[in-house]
Amino acid sequence: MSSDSAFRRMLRDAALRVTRPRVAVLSAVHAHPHADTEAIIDAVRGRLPKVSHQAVYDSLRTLTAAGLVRRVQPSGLVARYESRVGDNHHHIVCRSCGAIADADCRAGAAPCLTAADDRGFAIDEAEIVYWGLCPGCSPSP
Amino acid sequence: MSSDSAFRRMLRDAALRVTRPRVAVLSAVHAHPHADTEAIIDAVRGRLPKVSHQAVYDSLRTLTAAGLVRRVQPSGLVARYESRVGDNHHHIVCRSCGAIADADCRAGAAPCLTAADDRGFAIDEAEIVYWGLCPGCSPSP
DNA sequence: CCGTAATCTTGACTGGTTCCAGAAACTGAG
DNA sequence: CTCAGTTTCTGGAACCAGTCAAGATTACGG
Repeated sequence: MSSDSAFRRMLRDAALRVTRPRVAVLSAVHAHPHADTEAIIDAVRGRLPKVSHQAVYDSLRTLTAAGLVRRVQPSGLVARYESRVGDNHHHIVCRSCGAIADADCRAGAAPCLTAADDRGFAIDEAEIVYWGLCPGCSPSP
Repeated sequence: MSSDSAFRRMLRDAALRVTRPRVAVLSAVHAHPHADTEAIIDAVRGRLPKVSHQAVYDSLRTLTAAGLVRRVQPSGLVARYESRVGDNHHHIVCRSCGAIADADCRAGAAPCLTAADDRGFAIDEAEIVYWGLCPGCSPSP
C-alpha cells in the first residue's frame, strides 16, 4: 500500500526533485506492474490530465536511472516498467499476447551472474527471459 | 567454410525456395555474426547491388522462422542475427558500445528451461543476456 | 517449356521514442 | 518572502527500424 507520501519520500531519498508528474508516474508503475509506456501515460492522466507524454518519458527515464523502477523490454515488444527492483527476479513472456509474469530466480540470490566464459567482459547483470505461452493462450487440453 | 552450394542445400532442406537474395542473406549472416539488419543489407549488396531492404527483411524473417538463423535483440538495441542455432548458447552484451559475444551455457545442455514457478505458462525457451562492459569499453585498470 | 504461386521491387507509411526551444515550476540563498 | 538560477514540463516536429501494399518478376513441379 504505497501512498503518495511514500513515493515523495522515495524521490527525495534518491535526490530527485519531487514533481507532480514524477509522483504520478511512480504511483502508476506501482499500481500497474509491467505496464507499457502508453498505459502509464493513460494512468497518469487519470490524475493529471494535462501531462505531456514527454514528461512521462522523461520521468520514466529518470526513475529508471535512479533505480526506483526497472525497465523491461523483451525482443520485439515495447518497453514496460515495473516497481520490483533489486531482487534479481526474472520474467516469463507469452509469445502470443505479450503478457509478462514475474519469476523468482531458481538458483537463489544472484545465481546467474557468472557465464561459463566471460570473454573478457565485466559482467554486472544477468537477465533471464522465459518464453512460452500464458495460460490464456495455451491450446486448451 | 560454408559455400553457396551449402547454403542452397540448407534452404532446400528447409523446404524454402532458393533465391539469390536468400542465399546472399544466409551467407552474410554466416560471415558476420551478430550483425544488425543494416550491416546485413550492406553485405548482401556487395554481391547483389540491387536487392531491396525489403527483400532482406523478408529473407531474415523467413530464415528465422525456418530456424536457419537466430534473431537476437537485447533491450533497447536493434535486432541482430547469427548463424549458431540449436545449441542453447547465450550472449554477453556491452552496455557501452553494444558489442555482443557468445557465451556457452554454464549449466550444460538445456539448463535454464525451468523457472522456480512457471505461473502456469508453457515455457519453451529460456533466454539469458549477460550485461556488462566489453574489454574495449572497460575503464583501464 | 508452362503455369501457378511465392518472392522481389518500389515507395509510402507506421508507431514508439527522442530531440528541440521556449515556458513554467522548483530550490536555496539572502 | 523574494529573486535568481537551475531543472523540468509543454507542444510540436523529427527520427528510425520495421511494416504494408500493389504490381512486376522468379522459382519450381509437371
